[in-house]
Amino acid sequence: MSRYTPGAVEAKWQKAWDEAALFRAERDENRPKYYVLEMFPYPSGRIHIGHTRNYVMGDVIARFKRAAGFNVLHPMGFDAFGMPAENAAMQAGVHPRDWTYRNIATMRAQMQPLGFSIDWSRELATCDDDYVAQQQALFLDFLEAGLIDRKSSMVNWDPVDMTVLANEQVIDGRGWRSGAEVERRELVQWSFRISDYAEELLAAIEGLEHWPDKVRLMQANWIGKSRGIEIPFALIEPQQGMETIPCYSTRPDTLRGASFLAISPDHPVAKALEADHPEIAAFCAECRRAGTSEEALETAEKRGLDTGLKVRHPITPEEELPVWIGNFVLMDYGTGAVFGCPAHDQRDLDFARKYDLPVANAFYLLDDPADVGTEALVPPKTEKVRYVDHFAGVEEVTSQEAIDATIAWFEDEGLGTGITRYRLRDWGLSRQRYWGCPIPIVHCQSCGIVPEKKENLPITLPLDVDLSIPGNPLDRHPSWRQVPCPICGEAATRETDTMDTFVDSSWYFVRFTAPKAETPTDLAEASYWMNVDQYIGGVEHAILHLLYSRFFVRAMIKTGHLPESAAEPFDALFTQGMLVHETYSTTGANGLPVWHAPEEVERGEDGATLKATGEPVEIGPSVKMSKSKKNVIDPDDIIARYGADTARWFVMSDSPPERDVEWTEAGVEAASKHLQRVWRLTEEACANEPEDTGGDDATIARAEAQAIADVTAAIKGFAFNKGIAALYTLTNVLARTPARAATRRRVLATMAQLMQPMTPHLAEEMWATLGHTGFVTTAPWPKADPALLASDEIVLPVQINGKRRTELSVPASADQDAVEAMVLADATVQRYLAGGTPRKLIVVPGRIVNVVV
RNA sequence: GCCCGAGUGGCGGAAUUGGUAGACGCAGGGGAUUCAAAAUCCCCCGCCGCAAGGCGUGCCGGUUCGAGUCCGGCCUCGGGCACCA
Repeated sequence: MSRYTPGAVEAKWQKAWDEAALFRAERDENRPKYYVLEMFPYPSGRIHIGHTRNYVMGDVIARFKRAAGFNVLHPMGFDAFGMPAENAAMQAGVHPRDWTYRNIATMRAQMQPLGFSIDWSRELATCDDDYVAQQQALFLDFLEAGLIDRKSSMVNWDPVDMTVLANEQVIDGRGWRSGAEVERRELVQWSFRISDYAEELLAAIEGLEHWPDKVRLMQANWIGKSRGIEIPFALIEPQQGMETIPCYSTRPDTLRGASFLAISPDHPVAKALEADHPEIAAFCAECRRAGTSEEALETAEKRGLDTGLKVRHPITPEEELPVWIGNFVLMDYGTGAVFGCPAHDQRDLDFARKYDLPVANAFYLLDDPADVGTEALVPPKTEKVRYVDHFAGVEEVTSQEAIDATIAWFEDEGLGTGITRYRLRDWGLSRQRYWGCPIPIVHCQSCGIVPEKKENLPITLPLDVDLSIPGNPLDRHPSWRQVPCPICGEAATRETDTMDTFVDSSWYFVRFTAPKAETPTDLAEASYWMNVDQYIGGVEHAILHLLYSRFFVRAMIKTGHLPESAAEPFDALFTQGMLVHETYSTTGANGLPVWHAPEEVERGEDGATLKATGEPVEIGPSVKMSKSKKNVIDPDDIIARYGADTARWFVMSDSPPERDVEWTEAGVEAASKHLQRVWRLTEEACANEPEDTGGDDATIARAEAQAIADVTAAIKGFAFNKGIAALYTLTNVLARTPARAATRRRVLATMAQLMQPMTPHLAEEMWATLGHTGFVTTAPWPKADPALLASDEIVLPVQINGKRRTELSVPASADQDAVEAMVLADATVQRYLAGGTPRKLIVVPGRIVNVVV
């Protein structure tokens, strides 16, 4: 009997799968397709074991669906443009292109020993010339279709990365990658008109039934639909030809209490006043400087300055309201002007108190209008309250009803317009970076902004660039910019901005359906393979990547690159948890922690020391594996020591996949031992050929049927931990129950099939050893015999007054009366009844009995 | 501040959605095998109690024959959003 040696076995089967091209996906209209995809990685260097959990999940699904008869597409690629390549170039003097392709080679080499059932023939990197060409073609088509704008706008400027960021990429006032405080700048840049699709993107969320509610909610909140009204407030002295200041409000029911107007420092009226009023100019400049910085957000101090202007209240024109500039008013939401209603809005009240502005009387809730103190009376949403309004007298209504009535009234009177607004902004795509997809545009003195000709694509990046100084090297390249105008042929210059890397990842899943096509998509292939049936990735992409992709497929439909049926790219989404590991640190000379990798540390029961010096080590909390904290486990080491199947088995066991899982040496050991045990059982069953001693075949057959049912349900339900538990149970039954060798071999073959998605190499080896030909990978998924799942005898727990006191074995066929009779005859029940009769006897068939005494 | 989640043994987690709480695994304890060890196999393992029994799913209350699961009110942790008018 031999110990199972994963190294040799795994290599053997990988070679065999490869030679049989098992994972090559070909369009076949006669077979149902299944497209499973994990979010592709950024080639940052090496993969760690945390990444692999993601791919193992996808692979389990892919292998299960393949066995279930689907034509499976399971591709892999690399999200290859981006900042780290430029940083590496700056620090190590490597060219971003070389650095990226080298990392891709490393990571591909790390993934291959894991036995993923990936169609590597479809591999792509977003920095490939071909991908760049197709993406630029898409850009030109989107531009022609009016899906892209070039406009001057206030942008989020990352002073460290020296580039523009989309709103989605600013987190807590800081750049999502650099962590630097974001400044606001006005720049001309290209943007996708994603806001045109706000309503559609919002409405379609409802149909995403197989997405996590959490992600759907986050997207809905991000799109941020609100219904309100735009009301012009007449200026008593018109400014710069402006006779009114329009205000947007979602709470027009509070308009009656308006007592001032606040405008943004960026509002045209404010800007006009800056010229003649130095104090206004100074105030506005200060507000702009604070921008979206963290300090401004945290202190949240409402500051303002009186402009001296006045407007008329739209309902009571004899009332004059002062116009203030407020640092809390955003120019890019609504109209950049709001009316302040201190009586019914806390922020407005705080502002009014601070600057001694009038506070109009409350108009509802109070029998007599009265002065408001320091607490604003915020109208409750759902409850009906007394409203005293200007058009219908006193009414008991909810605030929503009051809002709707007010909007209707204003529209009837011609005093305002009901408006639906969205928080979602257009997606600015220009980045002042080198390592990205060039925007295929030429700037010509006489023809203006000219799209490149498609036959000139791809516009590739120059390789001779200097990245040692900050800024965009394309701007200072001696010759790259110089091109003839595509229209007039005169000397012109290229656009030097490149595209946001989120553009690259917004359609790669489509490109996988026809990675070699000479156009961005092949409609026949896309129609067959799209949509992605199961998408798997981190919840950190809940907004950015997933929202952009949803927009992108719509734009691709509009430009004829996708069929109408592909309007939602991802039918089902699963957001997986992270692999975490505890952190080890000692204190360095400068007082800062020095991190140590797990392999440098000797971990005892309640402490840890450095292997090299014996120095005690501080054990930190388990966090996501990261290079900076050195708490990473390299899959290469694990594969070398235990084999790929052990790693795959471990990352799928114990924790539900949506939750984080702790990497522990003990857990890996346990996984390895289990796989060895299964192998041992296989060899024993094959060795016991001649004698046929008999045994409890029925018990084993029932356990087999149960395992088929449980594992199938678990994989379908993304509960891999439960599927693995079911396989442990089957193994235990098999190991402890005597049975004929033939039976054992049959059950072990079933077990190989059930284990195949998780541990494909061991499964193949078992399958072959048990005498089967062909691959277990392609063997049809087993079906449980329903007759074996139902047993003749049922064990029924018996409760007395809701507490379990005994149990009763009853025939499955026993009817209600028979069960009741057996219960009453039971000794334990009789003891509790003490000769009396039960007050109530509840029999839930097949479940439980409760006797109420 | 607003909007979502989640709290179950020493640990990771099960519990067919209102029906035997703790499956399965880890850790721990005991035993077998062995000259010894490794490996393997068997048994025990929520808490209190010698036992009978009692108590147990973050806390308080409710509905129900029956609540980890449903309802009301809290507490703690995690995530998302936020001068959004």
